[in-house]
Amino acid sequence: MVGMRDVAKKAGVSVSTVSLVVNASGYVSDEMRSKVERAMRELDYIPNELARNLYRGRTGMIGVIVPTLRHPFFATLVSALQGRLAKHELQTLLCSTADADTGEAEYVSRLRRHMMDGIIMAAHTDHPADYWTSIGRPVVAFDRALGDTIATVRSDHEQGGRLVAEQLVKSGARHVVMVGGPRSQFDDRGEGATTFPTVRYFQTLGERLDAAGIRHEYVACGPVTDVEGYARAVHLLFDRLSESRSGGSARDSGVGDAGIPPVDAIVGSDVVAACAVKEAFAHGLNVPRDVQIIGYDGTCLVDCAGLTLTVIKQDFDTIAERLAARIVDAVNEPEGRESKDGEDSKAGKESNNAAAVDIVPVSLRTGDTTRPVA
Amino acid sequence: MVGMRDVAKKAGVSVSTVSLVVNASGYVSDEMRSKVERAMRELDYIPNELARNLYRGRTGMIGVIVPTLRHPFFATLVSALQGRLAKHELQTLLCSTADADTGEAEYVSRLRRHMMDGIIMAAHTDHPADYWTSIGRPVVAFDRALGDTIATVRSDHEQGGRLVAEQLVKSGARHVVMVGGPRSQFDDRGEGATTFPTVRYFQTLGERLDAAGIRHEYVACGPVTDVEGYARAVHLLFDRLSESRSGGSARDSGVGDAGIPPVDAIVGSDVVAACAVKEAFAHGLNVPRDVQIIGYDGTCLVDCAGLTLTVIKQDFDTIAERLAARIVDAVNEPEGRESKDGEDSKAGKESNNAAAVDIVPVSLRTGDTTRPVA
DNA sequence: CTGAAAGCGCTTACAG
DNA sequence: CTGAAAGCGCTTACAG
Repeated sequence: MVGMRDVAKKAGVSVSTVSLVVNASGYVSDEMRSKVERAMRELDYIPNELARNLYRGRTGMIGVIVPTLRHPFFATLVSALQGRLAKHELQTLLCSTADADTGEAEYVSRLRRHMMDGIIMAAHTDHPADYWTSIGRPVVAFDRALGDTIATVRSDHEQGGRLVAEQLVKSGARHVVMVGGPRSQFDDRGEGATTFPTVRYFQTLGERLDAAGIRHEYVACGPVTDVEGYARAVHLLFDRLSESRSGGSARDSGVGDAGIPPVDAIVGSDVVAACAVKEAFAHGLNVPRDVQIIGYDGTCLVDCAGLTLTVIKQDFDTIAERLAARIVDAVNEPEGRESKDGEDSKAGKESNNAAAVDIVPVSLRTGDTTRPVA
Repeated sequence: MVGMRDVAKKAGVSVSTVSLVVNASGYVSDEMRSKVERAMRELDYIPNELARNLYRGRTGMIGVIVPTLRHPFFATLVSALQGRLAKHELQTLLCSTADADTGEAEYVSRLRRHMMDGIIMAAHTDHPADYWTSIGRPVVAFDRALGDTIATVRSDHEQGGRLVAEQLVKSGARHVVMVGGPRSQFDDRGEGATTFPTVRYFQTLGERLDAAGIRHEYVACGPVTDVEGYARAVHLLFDRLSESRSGGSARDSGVGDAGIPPVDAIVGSDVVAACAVKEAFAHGLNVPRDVQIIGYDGTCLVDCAGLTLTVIKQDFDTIAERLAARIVDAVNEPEGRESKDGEDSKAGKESNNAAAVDIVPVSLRTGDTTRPVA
């Protein structure tokens, strides 16, 4: 392997000079420069980034922790992130907690060992907030609270809930089923700082529907990593629905068993919505007349489902932009206060470092799975 | 930052000894070991991987070049790859040529500068084979030929073509439309070593349909990166089809204008198939009675489309396994023959290094978009 | 079994 | 403007 030393020798200069030329830094006479450049060319010299990394204490890589790329939501997110990070000269290190059976702890360990410069955390974690805050290296959270020194970027899920509620109310929905992850997600741990993002959506939506007197219920699926599990869950749901419909005699009266109006709206992620369209067709239901369907995320499934989906779109580009900006901040920060001065730093901690929360607006994109509203 | 030196000082030993303990290599007396371990614990010592990287000349990262993660095919592929690479202690560096506007040359440059140990190339490239073979660092190709020193792993697309042809013939198809990428993909450059994988599929399928006397045509879309472009193309296709259907009087006679049987089968990627299901519904066509639809890949879209898709499944796990094995081989290879001895190495090149081509079987998964066959 | 030394390939003060 | 030196933090022969 040809190194700087070889170039220096060939050009008859010192390695320092070669370094200056390679980095276009400092002052080098034109004569020296051209001598060095020629030598580099002749030897086909390529700088070894490993050495720079060691010196600078940087790798230029950001780990992006997601459950799995198999879910279109995370694929879209990572795609946007990679583009944004690249603008900051940062590479994207894919850190999946489900695709490889590697827990986030492994990735955090790598962060500690300087195999990456920072982590963007977009997967569920069972670790408590102080695990994350005590890492002492750059971490930024997507869509979850990881402790009050760690910046968060998230979509405005409350707004999402309001937008969907508005659509459902105005279109005359009477019985809504929300399909989401395991019910345990709603568990309020300590200060209500659940790490599950979608919960805010369902909660807001539920409140609004209550206010409008619209019946609603929640159906729990498996974890987000199990895409096929969603398909199965939605399948079962429709089997149940169609039983209750046919059981109650009066389909067109709009009232099923025991005076309960039949389910006429399904909301959930894009995956849920896409599966719901399929199942509705399979059960001979007309979408949106018999049942409205509203997805959440705005992934490629919007166009690939049986009907163009009405969805809440998360603004992936803006989210990625903010996440990238935050991690760049964190990486460049002096990040002192970890070393010996543990005692006195604790004092100012609370007051000092209440990390920012960026909330990115969402939008409703109307497709063919909802009825028009006035 | 606490380094080995600090640990050594605290433990009253040399850095060499600390190193031996950290790496569990060589012989260290129990006494020394425990002294060192205690010091490490008390100082919360964490080894810095950057230094190791420099010494070893390795980063433990493999760049995976794909066009975009937004296409479910590549998301699935990368997901599988990440899992496999992790088993070899390798991290996955996401290298997208479309999501960031970074050409593959940039990633190759990074490979040269030792920012990664190897590259798995799964995106289209305009660079000729000798560009790739002259890199002199580990590269493995997915689904394309990159020159005869570079190992390739690909699905058996010819088998895919045969399986689909069989399905279509047996189910009585009469007029098949294949929807794929730009027609330029079929250009035969030099030795027929096109870098576009799907071409083999369409070609084999076309030949078989010809042999069976089944009419077929090819509709070209934009590049694979433009997922929405596929949706538009399929939309236009159906508009055209339904015109010709309604134009020709005799829909049920099965013969349209000018005695041409109406299109009764659409084949393409999963994305194409999913869109086709949607459009078929929108145009009042019954799937699979009026038109059969067959996808290719076997991504999550199989379950998310309007009907469960009949598809050719690529075996992502096996593909990932082979790719990982090949890149590990390439990274560990002595990889001599690049340096000064250019002249005499050329002699034995052809005979020596005809790199392997792993061909992974595909399978037909029958869904609800095709008619049953005997 | 342990330590002093050289070195991975580059960068940056610091003298000249 | 250029060069000799020290150093990034670790690893591995090589003497003891």
